[in-house]
Amino acid sequence: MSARPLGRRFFTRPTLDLARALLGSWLCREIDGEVRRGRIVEVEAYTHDAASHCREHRRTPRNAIMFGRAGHAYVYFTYGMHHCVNVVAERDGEPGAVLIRGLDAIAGANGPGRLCRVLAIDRALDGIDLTAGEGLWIEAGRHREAVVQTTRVGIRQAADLPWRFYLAGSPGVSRRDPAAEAAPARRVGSR
DNA sequence: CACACGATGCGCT
DNA sequence: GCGCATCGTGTGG
Repeated sequence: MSARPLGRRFFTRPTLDLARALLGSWLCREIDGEVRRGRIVEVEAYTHDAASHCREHRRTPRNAIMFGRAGHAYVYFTYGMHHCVNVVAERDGEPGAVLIRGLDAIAGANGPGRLCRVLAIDRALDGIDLTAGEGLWIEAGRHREAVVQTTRVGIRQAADLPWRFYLAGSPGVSRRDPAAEAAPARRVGSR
């Protein structure tokens, strides 16, 4: 069982593919020499769709990291009090990132804001290279659970796109969708 | 410079 | 289910 950070090749792929691939892997955070590992059980994909910070390919100082190389962290601040952490996907120049929404194996890490609070993730980590193993990284992991595919949470635009994925039965999932759990996950194009 | 509004979470009804 | 805290960011004047 490798305990090394996943490398660039893992992250450099279409956003929806990376979203699925991240399920079951481990989000790792080192604070004062102590490493905490949360199993990723819920994610959402954002590219240049209407709900994304990169809608219409619009590039701003805040979202620039989403246009950069895959395998970096995009951390943003919202509602005046919450941080959310994303993993950048796609080839350099193409915007895309996966929002981490829930972790197993760490108490209170269900929900994107809550997991950032529990792991002390804030904008100081925005833009860091997740392949470098410096404070925040991701390790490989597998899962046997069924993958549930459904719509994203808390958005108004493009609310119909089924770009949220989670592992059935995981306690770290922030919000379940019983209807989606009754159907097998579909395959959806990445652009 | 002013202003509207969130990829949320929590407490109360 | 609903209201609201609280402020960085984007947009328009």
